[in-house]
Amino acid sequence: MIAEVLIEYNTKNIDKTFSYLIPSFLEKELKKGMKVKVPFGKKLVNGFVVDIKPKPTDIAYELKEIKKIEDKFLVLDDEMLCLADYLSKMTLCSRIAAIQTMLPSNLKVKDKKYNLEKYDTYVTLNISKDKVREYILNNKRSVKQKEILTSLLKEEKILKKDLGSSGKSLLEKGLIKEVKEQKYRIVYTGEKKEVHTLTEAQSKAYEEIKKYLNTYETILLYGVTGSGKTEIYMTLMQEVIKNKKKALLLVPEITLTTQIVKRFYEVFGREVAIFHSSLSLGEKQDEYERILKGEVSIVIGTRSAVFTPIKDLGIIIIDEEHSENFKQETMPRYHTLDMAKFRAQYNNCPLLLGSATPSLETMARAQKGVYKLVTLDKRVGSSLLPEVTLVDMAMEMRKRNPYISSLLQTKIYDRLSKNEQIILLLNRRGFSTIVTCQNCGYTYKCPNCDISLTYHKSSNSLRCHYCGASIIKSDECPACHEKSLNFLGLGTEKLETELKRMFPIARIIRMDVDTTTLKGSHERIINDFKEGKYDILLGTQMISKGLDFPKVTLVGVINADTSLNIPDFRSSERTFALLTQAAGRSGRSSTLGEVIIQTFNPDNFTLECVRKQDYNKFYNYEMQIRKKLSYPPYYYLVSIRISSKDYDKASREALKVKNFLSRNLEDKTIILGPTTASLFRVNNIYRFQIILKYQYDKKLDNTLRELDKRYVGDKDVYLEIDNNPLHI
DNA sequence: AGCACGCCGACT
DNA sequence: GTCGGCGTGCTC
Repeated sequence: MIAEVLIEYNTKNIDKTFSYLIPSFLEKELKKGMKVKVPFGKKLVNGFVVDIKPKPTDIAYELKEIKKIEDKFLVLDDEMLCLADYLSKMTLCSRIAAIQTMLPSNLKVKDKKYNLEKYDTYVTLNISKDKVREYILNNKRSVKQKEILTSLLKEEKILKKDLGSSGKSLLEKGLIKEVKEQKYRIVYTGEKKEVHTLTEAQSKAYEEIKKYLNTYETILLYGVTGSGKTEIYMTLMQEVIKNKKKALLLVPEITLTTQIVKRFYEVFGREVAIFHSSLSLGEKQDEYERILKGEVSIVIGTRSAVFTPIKDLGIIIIDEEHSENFKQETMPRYHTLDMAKFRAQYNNCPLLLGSATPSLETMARAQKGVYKLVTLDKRVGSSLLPEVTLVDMAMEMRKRNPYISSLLQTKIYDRLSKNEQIILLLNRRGFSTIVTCQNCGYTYKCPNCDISLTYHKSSNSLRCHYCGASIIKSDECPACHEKSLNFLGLGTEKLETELKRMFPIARIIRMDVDTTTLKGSHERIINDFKEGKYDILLGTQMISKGLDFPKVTLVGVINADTSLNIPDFRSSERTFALLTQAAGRSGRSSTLGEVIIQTFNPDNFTLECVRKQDYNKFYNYEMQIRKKLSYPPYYYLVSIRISSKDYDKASREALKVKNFLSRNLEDKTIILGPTTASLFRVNNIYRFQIILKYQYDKKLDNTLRELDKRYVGDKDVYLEIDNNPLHI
């Protein structure tokens, strides 16, 4: 038999297997999916065995032998190997790169040789219990030693470090011996609690989903904020575990979900493993190993957890399905949803997507019947959806209230006096520079594409990243003719100072990138706020997600326009989701919550939908726009980026790529560009972009693969393909 | 990725 | 005449 091995070098021109002989001393041990060391050229390299098969008779060259097995416990099962193939196909990365992204960093194929397993040393008796009793009776001195032996008669093992010097002499005498036991870093020892009894609405939803256990089906659980989706997840998991199967829960960002993780620990205890990128190497190793050994029934984690080798899946759940964190934005640009679908299909189990603001793609599929739709339209208990008010900031500007409108001011005073809490959301500006009129709120939009134009300083012009249209920026606003065109932007820091000035008695805490760099600072801020150490929580996007603060009765959105104006066809969708989620933080207990949204565009349709808390209305409207402009979910997108240090070269190659595509794709596929990419020059590398819009194109896969191959090994021009990009 | 082989320019 | 530039191609 021979082994087919993928070599650790991640280059596409070596993206194939190499055959190796299996030496007799490894014949029994070697399994498909193991990491091995093999001679390759002049060097010894690592690789993964992806197949073991009989030796073909017609090999023209001498085969070399596998040197050794690198990790005895690490075996990628069939599902994982298939998933790797699927990942490489979807994202056009090499197969070894796919395997690499699936593994936690310490198990990756590189030659890092540190041992991350942690051990505790215990001591146990080395002689029979009778002999120990005899020894204790006969020995008059060494009280401490006798104590140790007595407790060992009862306890079986004791931590060595608790013993001191008496332990040492007992060891020397051979009465006790050392035993090493692996120790896991993350061990939950808190008390156990039950799942809350489901409300009528929840159990109805639960029963509906339960029908699909043991089938491959994608189900959208569309439940308003505060409708208690987590409890449904837990009940489903209990059912799955009862059937001897396992569950995978994927969440957008675990640091913000500590409350949820805690709930799962309370209910499922050590059955739970958590997995996300900010675990330390050792913690990751431990959790991965527990999963691999089948010691856990539930894995909770961020997108990378979709690759954890949990076996016998009975359900996969993606919570906050609309979150863009589920798409990886670095080189294998995979979407967690695709990977989860693959695994659900492989395990013949349901994939449950939960959200209060599903992505249009997901809702469209649910509407079409491709996904099953389960709805929860009431909040748990007596709490109602909050009341939302829009405030016209153009009016406030005239009243010289540039940051906090008089209405919001009044409401804040009111809450402070009642000792209730307030969350203020400051939408950070997008990465692009948008020009807005400070007087009337006008923003330049592209006449062709209906998205905001981006300012380019070098040419003093405003450009559209989609079609390339360009307008010279004037000094005065085209709408109100005031000379008050300005770049948008108000920082959290500035706002904090302002708030302190306005409400000197209020205790304010700020949560943004600057205040959360330290590990655990997220959690600290959230806990402090929850415990009532502060009155006002001021922050960016990160405060909007899944947090549960019962005492918050007012949410203020300082400037809703920033995210609305980002030049991207999804900006309305994002804004709707963000504001709805933020609004959902208000009034989670019995007191009715309120939400104040400040905007320069009070007539904006998206904001109007947020005000009414009407997802369906937003969905229907936005779908029309998507249809008219041929965007997802009506069309799929592919973004192709061509970049080079040499402007002319990049531009020339981009054109070549376009021509190649139009020759090799079906006519009905729309090819846009090349245009300059939204971040046109980064580190002096010029980037051009081509967008494909297609519904179905059977030539697409091959053409893209062919195109990708053409630029393999080109040192001057880089080509990057993003299937279903988030931003274009 | 790494390394060897190979074919043309400037040097003791 | 030789040393060395990095273009090309192969690695089981």
